[in-house]
Amino acid sequence: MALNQLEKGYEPHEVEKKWYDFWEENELFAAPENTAEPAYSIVIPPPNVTGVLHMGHALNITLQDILCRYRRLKGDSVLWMPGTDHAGIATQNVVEKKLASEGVSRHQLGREKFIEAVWAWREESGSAIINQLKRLGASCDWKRERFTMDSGLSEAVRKVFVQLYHEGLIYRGDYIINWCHRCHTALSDLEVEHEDVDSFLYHIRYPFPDRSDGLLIATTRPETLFGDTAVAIHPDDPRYQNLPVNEVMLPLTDRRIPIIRDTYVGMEFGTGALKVTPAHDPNDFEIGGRHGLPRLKVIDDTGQMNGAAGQFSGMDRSACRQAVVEALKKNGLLEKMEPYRHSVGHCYRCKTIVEPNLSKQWFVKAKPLAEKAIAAVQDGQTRIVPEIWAKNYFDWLNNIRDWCISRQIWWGHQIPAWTCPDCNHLIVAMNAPACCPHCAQPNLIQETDVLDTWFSSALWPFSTMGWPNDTPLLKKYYPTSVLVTGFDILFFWVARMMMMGIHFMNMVPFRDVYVHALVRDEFGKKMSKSKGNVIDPLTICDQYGTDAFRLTLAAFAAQGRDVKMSEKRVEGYRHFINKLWNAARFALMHVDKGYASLPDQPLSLPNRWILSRSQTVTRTVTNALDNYHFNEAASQLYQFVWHEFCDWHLEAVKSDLYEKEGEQARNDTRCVVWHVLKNILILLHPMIPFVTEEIWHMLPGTSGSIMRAEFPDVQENRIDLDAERHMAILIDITTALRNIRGEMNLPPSLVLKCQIQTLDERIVTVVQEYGNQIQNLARLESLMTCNPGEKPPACATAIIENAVIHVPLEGVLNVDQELLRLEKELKKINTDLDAVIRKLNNEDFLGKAPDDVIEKVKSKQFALVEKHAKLQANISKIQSIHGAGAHP
RNA sequence: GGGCGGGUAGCUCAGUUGGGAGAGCAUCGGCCUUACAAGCCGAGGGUCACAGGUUCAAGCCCUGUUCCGCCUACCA
Repeated sequence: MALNQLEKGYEPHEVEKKWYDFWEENELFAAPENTAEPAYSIVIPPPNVTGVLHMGHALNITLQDILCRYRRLKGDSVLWMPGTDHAGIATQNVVEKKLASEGVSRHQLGREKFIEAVWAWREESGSAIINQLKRLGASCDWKRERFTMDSGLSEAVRKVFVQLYHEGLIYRGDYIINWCHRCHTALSDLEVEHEDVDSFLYHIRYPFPDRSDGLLIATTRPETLFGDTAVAIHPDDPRYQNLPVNEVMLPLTDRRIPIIRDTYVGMEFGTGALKVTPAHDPNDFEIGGRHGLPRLKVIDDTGQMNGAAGQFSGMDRSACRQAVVEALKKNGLLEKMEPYRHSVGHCYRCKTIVEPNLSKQWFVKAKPLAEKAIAAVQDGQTRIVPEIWAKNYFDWLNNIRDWCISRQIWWGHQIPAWTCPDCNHLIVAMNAPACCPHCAQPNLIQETDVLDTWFSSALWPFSTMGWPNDTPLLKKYYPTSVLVTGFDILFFWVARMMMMGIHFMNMVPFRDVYVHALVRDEFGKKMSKSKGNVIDPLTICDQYGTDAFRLTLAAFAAQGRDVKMSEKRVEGYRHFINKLWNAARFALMHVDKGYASLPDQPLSLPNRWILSRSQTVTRTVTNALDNYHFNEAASQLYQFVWHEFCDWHLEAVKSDLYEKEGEQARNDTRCVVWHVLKNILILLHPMIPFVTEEIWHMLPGTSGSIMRAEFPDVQENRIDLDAERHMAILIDITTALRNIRGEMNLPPSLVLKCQIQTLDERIVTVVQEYGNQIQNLARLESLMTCNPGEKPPACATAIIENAVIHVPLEGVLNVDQELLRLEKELKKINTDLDAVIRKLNNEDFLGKAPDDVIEKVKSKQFALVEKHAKLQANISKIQSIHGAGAHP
């Protein structure tokens, strides 16, 4: 009956939709708040609302989903908190672009209307990525979905800002920051990507006031010379010990600037003389600070030269560089242009070259927060897995610099700070104050800047659970169990969550941080739109099914390695899904009911064996998932299902199922197949949820969703080493016979006879009791054992441990071929034997190696010697036949 | 400049306290054997980057070399 419902090949599409809807409708993802069961919680790394699902998300989500589904099966109360972040700059860019296509700029709209437009955009397209996550099977508690701009999360942001400000951990000041002219905002150090660029090192002469030679400086940025307020040399530089004057002329201007002495200057680099531009270079800013130099800005916030650049004002900074170089050449002040490769900062959002720029910004004083974040990992409150990433985490936090958190954009959390236009008093508070506490002036002006998106993301583990309110959710699920993320946001996000979590909750935000790899293309290159090597996860799901895709990701998620993705690999796992499907199909042809327990009576060898193996696999998979060894869980199950359950167990019990061994055997085997298949489905469910749910519902004796099933425990009493040894004999004999068939080119239609010479009781037992199965597996018409020495007629032979297998092939035997086969085998044995003998002849080995190792080698030697002798005997025998045949 | 990771079969990679070199894909040969041709059976293929060292024993530990990748850094 069930067979009619099961297609011959597995078709994932409708199945996936059906079960995802079913799970949602039945609220199987919902996190319970008031349960006694242990809590297990994960907060999702919030994807950016402008984002579309890419491979990185797919891997990240799949791993989290595996963990959550696994813990649910284990009986935990699981919270997987979903949501998105508002991605200030990116979202603003997207909406501005959209408006531009309608011929409107945000400035025309004004701030309020613009923000309305962003919200409207979010309503319409912001959930796209959420639906894509669902397509992957993500079992998040969607009813709890959060957004960093929600009112609750915004309140958390304000509270954190205000408290940090009053604790002196947030301050405002004029510093050099990274400025993106295109995004028109400051960026934090982390948001700047450095890239090597081919450029020139310009050697420019700064003459002395009397027009004599002057100093030669070297720079990569001649256009900033208008902002120079000094030239610096090293105080010990012998070349400059006897300068006639202490000033030089700034080229292309009539300004004089001082020569200062500072040990920062490298005597070996360039000419040993450095132009100092405090308003456009972080180092020069510091030098300027030490020497009290003026800070002269020459590039405005749009990237154009300002009035201070004289004749060049109004020019774009890059055009100005060309123009300045030309002008210097004309004036004979450009001494040399040396090709030079150096690293230049680019905006991580739009790739524009960032400008170090003097600006008034808000900063988080990071050091005190970082110290606690370091300690928490050092003393094990939070564990970073794999451990290798802890070092990166420490390095960054140990050298942390203050975090520039203000952004000159409109979309984001507006900084809760107000200034009084009358007395200039600054007020930082949760809500807008009615009037100035200093002078009572009522019309206060709010800071127009918004906060870095990562500032709100840093609160994610507790703000999503309702903080600053004391909610049941926080009680039950904070700290979270694990954070799963890529190493690319270890600093951006993980370290900052650690700092904020510890500071505001007095508890680390997560017990474990599992850092996974980056997904690259099949050649190991980072996927990017510009390279055109992106593989769209949704296309893969459509083409191969989500389960196959998830299993591929899990199987390649080995710790500490990049995942190189290619469709070919997914294809292989699709075959596995289909294999599982067909194994289930076969099982369902025979199993017509569920079973509460396994039979009491002794079971047959294949049944005892598969139950034993199934325990070991359960243990391995459990350990693997407990330790984030996803690839091991995946490959173990792949191996077990395909190459043990399907290849050997199901094949070996076919005669049972077709009732060739009696009703009892059939019933026992049905029961075992049911149990093993059920366990396989549950073990696989975290990785391949859809197909396992589908089969689960077709399996008699199950009810409800597989999500509500119980993860199997290891039943020690089912581990049966005796059965494993005996089954190994059965497999060895079968394989040896198949090998003969294959190597001798004997067609499957030719049924063989077989005689096994042995004195080994175990082999005799296996052959006597399970001869039928071996006959089926190896296509034999007869199988018997006999004592060594009995000479069968012309036959092919194979040696296994403690036995010689004979296949009489009178009239069929190709003597040359058989001889070749045996000699190949002998060669292999000789190689192994040589190595073993060398070891055993080594006195040091015998004296120093542990006994069990020596024993192992000795028994190996024994087996090899025996095999060798038997092979040799067979070869002589064949040769004699050969001789008899060829030379009568 | 500093740091980290990697180099194992044709390809992609496993290999967890040092003791029999593995998987998937690809290749070759044979099969429509009543679950599965998205399959079954069999086979071939590796100086574990190179050179030293420690050890009875090294893919694994140590040193050096080399190639590739990534992260990070203010030397103009």
